[in-house]
Amino acid sequence: MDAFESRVSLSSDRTDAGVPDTNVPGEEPGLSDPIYARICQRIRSDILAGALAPGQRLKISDLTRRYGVSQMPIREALQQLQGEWLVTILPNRGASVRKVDEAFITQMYEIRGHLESLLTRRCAELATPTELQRLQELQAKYECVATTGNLAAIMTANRNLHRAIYEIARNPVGTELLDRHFGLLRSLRNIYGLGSSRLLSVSAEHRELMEAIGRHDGSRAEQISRRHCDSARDDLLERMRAASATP
Amino acid sequence: MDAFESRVSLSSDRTDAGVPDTNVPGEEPGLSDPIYARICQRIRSDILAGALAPGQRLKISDLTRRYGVSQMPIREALQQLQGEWLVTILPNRGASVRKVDEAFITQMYEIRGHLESLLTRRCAELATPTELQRLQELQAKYECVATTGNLAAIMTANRNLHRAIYEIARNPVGTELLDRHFGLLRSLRNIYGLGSSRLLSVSAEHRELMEAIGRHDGSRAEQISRRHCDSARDDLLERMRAASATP
DNA sequence: AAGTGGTCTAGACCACCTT
DNA sequence: AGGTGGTCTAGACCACTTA
Repeated sequence: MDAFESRVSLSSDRTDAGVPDTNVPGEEPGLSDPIYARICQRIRSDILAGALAPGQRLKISDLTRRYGVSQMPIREALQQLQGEWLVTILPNRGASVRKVDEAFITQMYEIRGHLESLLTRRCAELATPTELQRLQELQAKYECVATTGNLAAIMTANRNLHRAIYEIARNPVGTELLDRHFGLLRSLRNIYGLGSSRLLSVSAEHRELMEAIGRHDGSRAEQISRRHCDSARDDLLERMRAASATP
Repeated sequence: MDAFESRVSLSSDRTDAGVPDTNVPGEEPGLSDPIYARICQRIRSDILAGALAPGQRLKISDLTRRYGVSQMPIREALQQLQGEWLVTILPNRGASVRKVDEAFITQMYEIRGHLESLLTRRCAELATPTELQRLQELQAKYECVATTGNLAAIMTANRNLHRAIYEIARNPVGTELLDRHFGLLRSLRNIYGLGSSRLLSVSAEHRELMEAIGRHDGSRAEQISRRHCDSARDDLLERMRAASATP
C-alpha cells in the first residue's frame, strides 16, 4: 500500500532495467522513455530558458517541425505541461505559454510562501545531524557559486538547497506540489535575472535559515522562509517593472 | 431541485491571464467541447463515485470499450487526470487510479489545511456585506440539508460553501490548486461516508467560522479552518481503519 | 467560402512481461 | 518466442476564424 516510490537512485546507465524515472520537472530525460516525455522535457526547458516566451502561441504544426515528431506526442506533452501550469490549453483553440501578470505572480508567491514555509518548519523539526550537515554543504556550495556571478549555476545551487530542505520535511505531497507548479517562477527568474543586491541578501537569509534549522527552531525557520519568499517576490516584480519600463 | 445557479463568472476569454476555467473538476461538461474533455469528466466522476477503485489498473482498451471512443481521447483524459492526482501514469506501463495510504492522506490534509486556512483568512479580511450574506445563505442551506442524511446533497452543500469562501479570498491560483488536487479526498469521503457524530460538529464548526468571518477576524478564521481540516482528516482515517478492520 | 489549425480514428510499431 | 498493451504515424474530420 504505497503510493510513492522514492526515486532518488539515478540508475547507472548500463544494464539498468530499473523503473524508468517518471517525468519529474527536475530530472534528466531517461534514454528510453517515450517520445512525449522527452518532448515534454524539451518544451519545458525551452519555456524555462525563455526561448518560448510567456503568452506565445504554441501551434502544434510548428512544434512538430521544431521537434521532428508528429502531432500526438506533442499534444501529450502539452497536456503534461498544462498540469504544471507552464501552458494553458483552450479546447479547440490550442495551447500557449502561460501569460503572467502582476496579480498572478503575487498569488503564486503567496501560495508558494505558505507551502514552502510549512515544509521548512517541518524540516527544522525533523532534520537529523547527517541531514543538517548535508544542508551546510549545499549552503556552502551556494555561497561559493554566488561569487562567480554565473546565473544558471547560482539558480541550480539555490534549487538544490531548497529541494534538500523539502526532502527533509518528509512530505512528498507538498514537495511534488512545489516541484510541479512553481517552475514558472523559476522561468521568470531566468528571463529577468536577479537583482545584484538580492544576491547578497539571499546568502544572508540562507545563513539565518540554516541557523534556525540547526537549532530545530521550527517557527523561526518558518518565519524566515516566509520573508525569504516575500523578498524574492518583491525583487522579481521590481525587475519586471523595470524591464517593461525600458524595453 | 437543487440550487445549481452556475454562478461561476464565465470569464470573458479575452487574453485572460488568470486561471483557465475550462474543464475544472466541478463544472458541467459543455455540450460542444472535445471528446477528451467529456471523457475526462466521466472518468473523474467514476473515480470520485468509487466505481473505479483506488489502485485499480486503467487499461486503455477497457476504457475504449467502456466509453465507446478510441484510444487517443482516453489517453488525453488520463493525462489531465494525472494533473489532478487522481491517476498515476508510468511510461510504457499504463495508468491506474491513485493508490492511497495513511501517510499520503495525512500529507494531503496537511497541505490542504494550510492552503484552505490561508484562503479562509483572506476571505475574512476581504468579504463584503453582500458576500457575507451569501455565505450565510449557503451555510443555512448546509444546515438544512444536513438533517436529511442524504450524503451526496450534504457534500454538495458543503462544497458550495467552501468554494464560496475560496472565491471571496480572491486568489484564483490557490482556488485552482485546491480544486484540482483535492478531489481525491472528496472521492474517499464518497466511498467511506461521514461519521454521524461528525455531521453535527461540522455544523458547529461552520457556525463558528461564519461568526469569525463576519467579524473580519482573519486569524481566528484561519485557526478554525485549520482545526476543521484536522478533524475532517481524523474522521476519515478513523472510518477507513474501521472499514479495513471489518471488510 | 475558404483557410487555419485542433481533434479523432485506425492500424502499425514497439516496450515489457510471460512461457 | 509469443502476448499484452502502451505509443506513434498519417490522414480524415471538424470547430473556429477570416474575407
